[in-house]
Amino acid sequence: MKTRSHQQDEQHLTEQLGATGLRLTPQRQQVYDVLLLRRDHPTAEEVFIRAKKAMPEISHATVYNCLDALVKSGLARQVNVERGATRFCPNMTEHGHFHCSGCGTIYDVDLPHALPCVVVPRGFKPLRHEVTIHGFCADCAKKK
Amino acid sequence: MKTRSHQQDEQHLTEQLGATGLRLTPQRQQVYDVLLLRRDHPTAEEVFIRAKKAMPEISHATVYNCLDALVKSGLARQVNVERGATRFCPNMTEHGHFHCSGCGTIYDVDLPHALPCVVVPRGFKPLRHEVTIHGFCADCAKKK
DNA sequence: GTTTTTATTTAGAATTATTCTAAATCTTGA
DNA sequence: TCAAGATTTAGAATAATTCTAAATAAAAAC
Repeated sequence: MKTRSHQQDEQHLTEQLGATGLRLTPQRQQVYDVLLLRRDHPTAEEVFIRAKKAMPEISHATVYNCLDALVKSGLARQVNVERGATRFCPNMTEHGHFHCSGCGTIYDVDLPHALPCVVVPRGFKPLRHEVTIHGFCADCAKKK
Repeated sequence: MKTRSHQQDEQHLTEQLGATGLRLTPQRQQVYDVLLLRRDHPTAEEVFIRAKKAMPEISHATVYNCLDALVKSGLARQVNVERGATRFCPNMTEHGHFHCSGCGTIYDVDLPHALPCVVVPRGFKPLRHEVTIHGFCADCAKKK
């Protein structure tokens, strides 16, 4: 495991955010620290509560903004496909979903021989899986 | 594409629900019909609106209940990992998530050589992907 | 075939999650 | 220093989901 000095860390953050046209701010730093400190996939609300301890004036909206910024610049992942309402699909055959970051549409896609060998920890009982590709659909890719 | 007669359809529904200890009701039938009719990954709210046209007295809570029933019995998939709050993860290395249906915890899991060849439609631009395995963690598997 | 039990549905309230708004603050660069 | 733009804040607004208690329907037991 490669570790980074605090300074390298900060530079990494600045670069990644910068590449997306965003700034490194104390709040974004703080939210990122929260994610790194306990890697337990917290919700935005949990992040808010933890960040508040070190930075009591931080607001709800800022945490959402910071999480967005981190996700957009590739510093964190959103475990759900998208925020907001959950979507449903009656197609139970082996297939994945393509989520267009432009228009939000979800398309079914083929998964020829995916997931041949996922290793789950001892004693875990996997039942089913879900694969989502994020990117841009043809229309949205053209528009950019 | 295999098609089913209405009767076969109903029997299939009854069986799948029954195996999970649930009944086939007109509302569940209706919600399932909505999902089959337009396979556009609707939200629960959209399902509610569409179901209401054929069954005006159907309620919000029932649609959620029906969707849960369909998902639990393997007749539909929930495109998001879970309902409710979105979760975040700072681990940007290639890995997947294991979501325990018992306790709700999300674990990082290895993905040795997953997704070798996902075919996306012409013109689509894939950027990243997300793999989630659903099942029971060791603790929850033991308890059952 | 009633009665009892259990599951399901309903309307609407309550809660939770997310987004929006307008004002204040901070940064950057002319 | 000043102007422009980005970011943060508190709190309101909206959206998504869950809960509650009463009513209904179905299945099981008598």
